[in-house]
Amino acid sequence: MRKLLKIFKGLSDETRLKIVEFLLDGEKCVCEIVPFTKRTQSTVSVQLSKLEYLGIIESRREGRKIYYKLTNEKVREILRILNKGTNQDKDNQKI
Amino acid sequence: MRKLLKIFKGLSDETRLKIVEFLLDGEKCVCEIVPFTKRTQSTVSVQLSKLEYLGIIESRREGRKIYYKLTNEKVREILRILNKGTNQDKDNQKI
DNA sequence: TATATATATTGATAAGTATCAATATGTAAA
DNA sequence: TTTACATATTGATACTTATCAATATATATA
Repeated sequence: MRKLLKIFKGLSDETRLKIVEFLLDGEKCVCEIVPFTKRTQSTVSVQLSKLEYLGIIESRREGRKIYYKLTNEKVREILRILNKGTNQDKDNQKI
Repeated sequence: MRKLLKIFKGLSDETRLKIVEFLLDGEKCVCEIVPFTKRTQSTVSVQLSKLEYLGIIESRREGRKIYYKLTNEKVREILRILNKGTNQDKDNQKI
């Protein structure tokens, strides 16, 4: 599958998109991601695997925790663009 | 469904992505899109409907032909970014 | 009006996928 | 070495979706 399609498939599911948006804030462990997404631990684990396979995030073990971070800069850029002109971007509010 | 997800779902299928990329070039009728995608006419028609429903393209009838065009500027911008640093972007080749 | 052309709709089928509960694995602490 | 914790894997189920062939609809032309 080509890169473009990998990125769009990665972001085309509610759970995965939520995870990626959470990771915009920085590296997080699974134990933080699970409650944020309001899905079961196994569901989150499966979706994290897919995101990693699709080249969007990477993982790192530290003790018994595993941390994931967003490593795809194109994805970061895309999300920044798409959030322009939205209330989600608080820097864009009228003064 | 929120806008972000609509865009990613729209672009997360090979056929639809191909259609959208073809429309970057300008307005096209279905009879041009079908052979380009190498899918049946009914498949293309279904996918065009989805793209329209998702707010990515718009249609216009002229006689018995129907023309579709890309109307979502965010989508155009995203594709431009993602094609940077790729051979698909011929302006980016080394001299 | 009859026919040809362009596109949409429908129904069937196969393939893919998101989710969960249960279980397994790996790591640290007692 | 036993126990607790963090995460991954698996199997089942339900849901979604991509595709095609066949058919319907709309428009233009003979």
